[in-house]
Amino acid sequence: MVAPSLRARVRAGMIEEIKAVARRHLATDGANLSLRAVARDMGMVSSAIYRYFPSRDDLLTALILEAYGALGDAVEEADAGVDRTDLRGRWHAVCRAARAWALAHPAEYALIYGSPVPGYAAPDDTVAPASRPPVTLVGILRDGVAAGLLTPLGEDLPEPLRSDVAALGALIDVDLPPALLARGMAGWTQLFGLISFELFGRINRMLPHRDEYFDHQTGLMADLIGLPAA
Amino acid sequence: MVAPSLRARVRAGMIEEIKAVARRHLATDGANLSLRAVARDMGMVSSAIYRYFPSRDDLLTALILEAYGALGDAVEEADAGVDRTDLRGRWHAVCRAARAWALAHPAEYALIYGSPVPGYAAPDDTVAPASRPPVTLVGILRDGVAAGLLTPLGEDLPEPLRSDVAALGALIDVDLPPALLARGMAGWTQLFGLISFELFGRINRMLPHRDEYFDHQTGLMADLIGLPAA
DNA sequence: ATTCCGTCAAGAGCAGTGCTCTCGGTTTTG
DNA sequence: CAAAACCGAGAGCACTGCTCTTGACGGAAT
Repeated sequence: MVAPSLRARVRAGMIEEIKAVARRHLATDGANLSLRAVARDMGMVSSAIYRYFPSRDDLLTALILEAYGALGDAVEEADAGVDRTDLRGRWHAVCRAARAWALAHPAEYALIYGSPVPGYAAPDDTVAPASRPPVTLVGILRDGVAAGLLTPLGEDLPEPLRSDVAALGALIDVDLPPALLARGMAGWTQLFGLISFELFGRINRMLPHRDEYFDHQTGLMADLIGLPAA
Repeated sequence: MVAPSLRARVRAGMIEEIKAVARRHLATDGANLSLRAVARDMGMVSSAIYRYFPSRDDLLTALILEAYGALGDAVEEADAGVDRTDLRGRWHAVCRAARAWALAHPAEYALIYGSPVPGYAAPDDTVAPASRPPVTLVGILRDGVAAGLLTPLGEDLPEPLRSDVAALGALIDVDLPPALLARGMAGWTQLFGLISFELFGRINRMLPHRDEYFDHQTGLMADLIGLPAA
């Protein structure tokens, strides 16, 4: 491990500073990030930014990757903080952590889970970090079945669907009955919908006690999955 | 009813044509709609558009209202096409209609359910048409309870939440047990999440049989609500 | 120690955007 | 028929992402 040259170090610092300023602009001005504005804030000229990011989309990609990482960290940390056998507690902890992160970083959440930017195509590097929250969720089910705390119902899936869900389970390396995995994915879908509605929607402006509503809704999905109370 | 003047009629036609061209641009270029581009497509100069729409946001608002209306029509028409007592059939019909409309008009769906444009604030005119799909969904529950086909469980909601949900029910004029209404809203949230994942997400690219997956997931929510089969 | 090459910030410039204003010409209205 | 309203075109402003060129600086090899 040779020490990086001074040039490389100031360059890395520059990249970090650009990302930080861009993140700040993202929080205030939303997704239409202006390279020139970022450059102005750093006392630079717009063209200088291109020494560090070849295009605006590349800057956005860097921010997207960071956002995925931050959300994944928050979710996994919340899961790790609960007793492994408390399946329902883990479920609620993960859901609350995802919601809390989204409410704290609405612009970054919109960046990764909102409608995609038209011209922008997400590179393949994003699919792995993007799957961390759902993988954490179904991990709770996997642990529950392995520990005998969660007995999947005897239901099974009709055939075209069963293979698809089974293949998806094999992809993320969780060995669950497809029917149970499908219920877990329903919970993940519901969690995404809940957070998005709270952030983007104007529907539930009528629900002042959002924490209680959120917990109840995620609890419903825990019921659907069959998670036992602690 | 006096006949509108010729000028008023060509003006109305002009507005419609602008919206049509804008919708076409929306389908190809996404949400970043260019006034100048639609003006070019109409053989006009960009400033002429401002005779019909005071700003770009007003054009977007018009398109948003149209999209809400089209989705609401599709959903309500699908619901009306099923025997009133077939609760589960109506549920599936409404869900499928919403998904079909979204798949047929992805850009317009993104416009109304995607992440909001930063500077843009949706006017209050949008909340009524926006609530038509969820109102249709909980209308199925209302009809079911009224007809004695759907017997709500004995569950009740804890107090801060019960009042909120009850108030929401009063707002949309459906008299349902709050616990059941909450389950209906869970179904609506899930439906939105399902469609958004299919449209925006890159997660379930692994599920080739999307129709079957969609029906199964919405069926799970019908189970959660307690909708009986026909 | 000097040359040399890669890196850097800056500036000019291009094509595009939303939007405002003014200028003539047309149509409707009083 | 005249006045008022409306309409399209054009110029212009401030802004955007991005490219290209220029000149200065620094580390490294000769």
